[in-house]
Amino acid sequence: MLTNAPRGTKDILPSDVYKWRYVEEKFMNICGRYNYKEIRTPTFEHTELFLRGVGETTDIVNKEMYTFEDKGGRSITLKPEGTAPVVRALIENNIYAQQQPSKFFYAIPAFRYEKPQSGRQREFHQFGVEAFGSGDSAIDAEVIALAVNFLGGLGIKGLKLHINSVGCPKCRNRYNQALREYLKPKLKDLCSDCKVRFEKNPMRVLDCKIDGAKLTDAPLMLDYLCDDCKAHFESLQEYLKVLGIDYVIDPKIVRGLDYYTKTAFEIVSSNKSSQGTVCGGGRYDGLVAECGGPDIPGMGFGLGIERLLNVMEANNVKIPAPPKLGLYIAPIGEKGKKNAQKMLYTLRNMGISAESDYLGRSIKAQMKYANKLDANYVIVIGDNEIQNNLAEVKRMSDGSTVSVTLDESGIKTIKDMIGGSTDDGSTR
RNA sequence: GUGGGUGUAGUUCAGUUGGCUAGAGCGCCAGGUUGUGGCCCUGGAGGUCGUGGGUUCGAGCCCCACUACCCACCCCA
Repeated sequence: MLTNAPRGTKDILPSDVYKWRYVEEKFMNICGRYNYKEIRTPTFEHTELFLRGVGETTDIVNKEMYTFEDKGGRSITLKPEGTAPVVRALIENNIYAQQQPSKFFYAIPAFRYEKPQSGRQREFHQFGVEAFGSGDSAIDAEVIALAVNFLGGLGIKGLKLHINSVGCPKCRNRYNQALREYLKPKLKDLCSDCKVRFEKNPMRVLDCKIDGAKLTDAPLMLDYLCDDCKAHFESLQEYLKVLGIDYVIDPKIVRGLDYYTKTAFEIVSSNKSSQGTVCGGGRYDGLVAECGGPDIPGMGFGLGIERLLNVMEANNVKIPAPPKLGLYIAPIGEKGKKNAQKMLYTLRNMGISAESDYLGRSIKAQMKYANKLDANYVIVIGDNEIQNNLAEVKRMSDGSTVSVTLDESGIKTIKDMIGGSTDDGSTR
């Protein structure tokens, strides 16, 4: 226990962190281009926000929330998704009173008490985007385009965009009624899961792996859309066509959160059998009002970062390696060490990434070490060098060396040689 | 919540029908000329064989329980 991370959580080690940084940066860049602004919300919220915002009939609320009572007796929940907190922030800070639309993006950890498996953890991470204040289907297309664009820009192939419309409360009720009537006589032959689905969310019955196949003549939501929803769905498709974004209509997309209206979409990976959904989202026109705000519409998505990284791995997408170490300073003896420490400090201040010995290794061991560290250059500083005020800087790639003095001008030479310092102080 | 699989050095794995000090590759450390890496060679450290019971003269190998991880279902990112 002591030495195990809690079930369903994972350390992200230095050997992987650069991949996270890479996709985070890409995501932030593209959000900037689409004029979405970053928002950061708390890691935990009042439980009632999710009860209301996610929906009391959902699996998330019913069995997956990390809920606890804090010392003040408040019921607190680690956020299981990103939309409800943003909606809360929108309302609390009166952002809806400013010019619209309000467009946000975020990168968050999310928590769901589930049994972990491939592509599913208890703490996972997602990118998200939310656009409030416009019911225009062009915003739906923009949000979808952002996701498609982002994933495409990473060089991932084999992703498919699935879209659907789940209607509005009016037409969905009409549809659910029709569907229940259709299912009712068949109910006794359906699996036990479907009997539950019949009550909770009959649309899911159509997607059942056991029963779905024998229900081919079931009524479809798309045939029950009201005029408004129908027009919205059609114009969304027109926009997608204008943008040249391929899609398939998938009437089975239901989405697990109660708040979705009209547009629902998923981006799924074809090379992954389960947990292939990398990104899922849709429109939620009733949510802000449901949470106690004004009646304004919204549209957004969540994109699983772990799943994204998995898909990238499967696609052999190459991620630029982190910068190499600029210089390794190998001291010999006590005087050498003092000199080395001083040089380290100076060069680091000049923006060079540098490392030295702290284990008293032999010179040979230090060279091996420098090689392991993948250092671009090595300089040895011992009694000889100090006495002569002259040292060799060795380029590890080809073994060539350059003599430098150990004074200020020598340091300057080293700096210029290694050059190319970046903001984080390392070199490429 | 349901079902399946796995658990041997840091790591990837071997360990024959249960039988003598539990092995290998990689990694790590140290040597192979006195102060210079990558290749090669040599040596070394490192394992309560997931945990606890049981069967047996004897268990890493068999049985039970627990636990952890992996995978699938449900559902979702």
